[in-house]
Amino acid sequence: MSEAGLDVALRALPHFKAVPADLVAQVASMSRFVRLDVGAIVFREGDPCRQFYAIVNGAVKLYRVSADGREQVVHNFHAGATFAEAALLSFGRFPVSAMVTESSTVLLEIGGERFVELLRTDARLAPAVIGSLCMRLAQLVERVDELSLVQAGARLARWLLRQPARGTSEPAVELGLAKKELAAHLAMTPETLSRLLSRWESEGWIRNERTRVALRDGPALLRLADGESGPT
Amino acid sequence: MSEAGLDVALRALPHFKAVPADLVAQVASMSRFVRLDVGAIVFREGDPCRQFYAIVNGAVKLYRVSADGREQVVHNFHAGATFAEAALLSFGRFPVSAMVTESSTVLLEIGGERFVELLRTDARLAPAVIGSLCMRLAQLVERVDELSLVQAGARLARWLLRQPARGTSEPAVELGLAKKELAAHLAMTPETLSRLLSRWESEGWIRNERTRVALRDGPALLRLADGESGPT
DNA sequence: CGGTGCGTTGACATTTCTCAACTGTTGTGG
DNA sequence: CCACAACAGTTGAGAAATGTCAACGCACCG
Repeated sequence: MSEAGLDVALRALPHFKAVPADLVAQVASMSRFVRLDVGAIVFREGDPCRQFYAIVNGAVKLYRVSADGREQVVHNFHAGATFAEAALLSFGRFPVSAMVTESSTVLLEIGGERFVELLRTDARLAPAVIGSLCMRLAQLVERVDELSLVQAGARLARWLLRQPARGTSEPAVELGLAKKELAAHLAMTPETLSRLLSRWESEGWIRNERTRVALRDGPALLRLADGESGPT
Repeated sequence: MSEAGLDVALRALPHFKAVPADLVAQVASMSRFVRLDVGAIVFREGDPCRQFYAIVNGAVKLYRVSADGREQVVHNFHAGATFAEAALLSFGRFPVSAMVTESSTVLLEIGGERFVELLRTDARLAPAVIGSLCMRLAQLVERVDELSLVQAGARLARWLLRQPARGTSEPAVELGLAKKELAAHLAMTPETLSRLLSRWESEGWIRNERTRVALRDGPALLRLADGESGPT
């Protein structure tokens, strides 16, 4: 029963869709479910890494804590994503910490040594791993590109435009994280984020709600996003 | 003769060190040398991707051009690095443009379709690809972490401390790129970079030369990197 | 030897941060 | 169900950092 569940969970991951059934079964045999609540630490920066993870349900953030105690979020992951493969496959230690950010989050913990062994012997597993790494790479390139914009407004506009938006007449972006965290993600203070949203709302570009932002004037946001880009 | 040269060049790449000789030979048979000068475009954002590259000698920058024509450098690569694997393996198009930044740069162009085919059939090739992707991932995480620092001085100090430094009594960092480009890399203007270096030099933290920066007071730089407020 | 562009410096404008007070929401325990 | 604590979010005022514009010196390259 548990085995079957693992199988199903693995198949639900985008990068395991194309992996043959017998391989999925083998990976399932080296995996187990982990249920965690908000605030639970999955692993800490510097810990030795003997497994990697997939998110069945919920969300996890990867972050670092600097010398003076402030926390910088490197990445937010949601259902379907895998993480810490790179730590397992190349570094042996986690380069960041991971914390659960949604209640009743369910992870899939995939055993390391046997997975590495399987990867070394069966070429059919590599595409799944490579695909997931490439996806992560692309996201990080976007992030770098975004953070390189000097003006805070440009970073915010660009982030908003990149999010999946619901509704055609007035597309709205579900923030999915606290504004405080969004501010950190965009390398600005909560105050400036709040002020930007207020100003844009009074200009009629957006509508600012608690957990979502309605985009009322796409062209205006586009202008903000690249009208004021970085140097060189 | 050309074949032998390709073999040697491939072996010189960090991630191909552990690949068996017969595999290297196969990869060599689908590769060719390309010599380019400063300013040459290797490929453009959006172009279809049918090969990836390794740098035998020289340097290449990956960059994007925003709507208003300004250019943002995403990554700088030097000898030994490979790039565009992700574009080849997962996306089919280049997500960024690439330009040569050193004279008489020599690239290795590795044919795409046959390489993908080889990757699919021979499990011994995957570690080289995965290793290189993981390395890139780690670099980008560092970059995100760095760019997330709000203060320009903190970004600079952190970058300096992360560079390989020569000399024990007075470690010195070879910049390896124009200060203008470094400023862009750190998401600040050339003027602020210049002012920061001048101020730190007058404080005695560093010595500022044309192409290198000597680190005279590591602890002070560490304090700056952790977000302490600037001097005086 | 003159041009071209990088690097520096100065004066000034602007953005953004900091600090502080206040509001609203959420969740908890009585 | 209400009071209250805790915390996210907002707003204001002032300070600091950083960008902009402009001028100049200096190196490198033809």
